[in-house]
Amino acid sequence: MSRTPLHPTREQIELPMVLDCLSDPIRLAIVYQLAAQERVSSELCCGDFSGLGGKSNLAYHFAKLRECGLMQTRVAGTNRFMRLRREDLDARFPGLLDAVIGSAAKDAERLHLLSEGDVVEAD
Amino acid sequence: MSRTPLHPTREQIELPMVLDCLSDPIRLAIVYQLAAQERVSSELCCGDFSGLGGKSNLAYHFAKLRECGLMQTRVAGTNRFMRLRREDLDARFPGLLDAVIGSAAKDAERLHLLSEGDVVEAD
DNA sequence: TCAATTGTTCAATAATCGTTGAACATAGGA
DNA sequence: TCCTATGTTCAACGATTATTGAACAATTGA
Repeated sequence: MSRTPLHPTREQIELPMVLDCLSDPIRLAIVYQLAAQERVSSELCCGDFSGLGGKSNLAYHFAKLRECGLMQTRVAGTNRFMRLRREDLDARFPGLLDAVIGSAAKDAERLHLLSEGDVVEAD
Repeated sequence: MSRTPLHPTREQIELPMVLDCLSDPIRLAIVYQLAAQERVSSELCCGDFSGLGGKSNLAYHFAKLRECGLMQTRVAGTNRFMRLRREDLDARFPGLLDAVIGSAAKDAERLHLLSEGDVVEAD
């Protein structure tokens, strides 16, 4: 297991890869949940997303989200803490992340996204 | 050949399908070109995109863009005139289209998008 | 009427994608 | 030390995808 997963630099983040990543309902739900969490602690670990699928399937989607630059993973013990790369994304694609998250929020029910109260408590 | 291609209603437009559509470089280039054209005549026909690929491949991407609600096709003689469904998209997903097009513009060279001067003359 | 133009549809291909379960690696606690 | 918990990696699969060329349909103009 690699100790620190690889992440693209800010400049390496590509628009088509980001859009493709966000087009998957599970990955969109992950990003949405991370965005909702930003107001509390900004980080979540893999287990916090267990409502979205099985472990190996989530690991697959986490890898996609890392590779395209949407999120960053920090290893701490047996946990992986993940957060949105908001600064990098806002710098590369101003307004895009907020527009996607806002659009997802409008369709939260249709997209089966978590409701506002479901944020995980800060550690 | 169906006389008038099917389009989803405004409410039927789904965020994941829109993002997936925009994640393909050729389709992103088509949307970008349509957006650049909005200032001039708002409509383009299939032949205006011949720089982006072969006829049958473009027809495939046009169908995708129609099915997800990004653009509308109007049949006129042997031509199909296409335009962005900006009103519907802005109503469903405020700011999304502009954020994507703005992000694409920032990466125009990397994405091999047409330059500002390449708009087709109004008819 | 015949030929040319415009664009779609069809069939086939290779490549990629999402999902699953089993196996593995790592760290922490009894 | 052994057991457990947390995630990742691997191999397999079925499904979808983008691309190509050939065939087709509809309209226009000679």
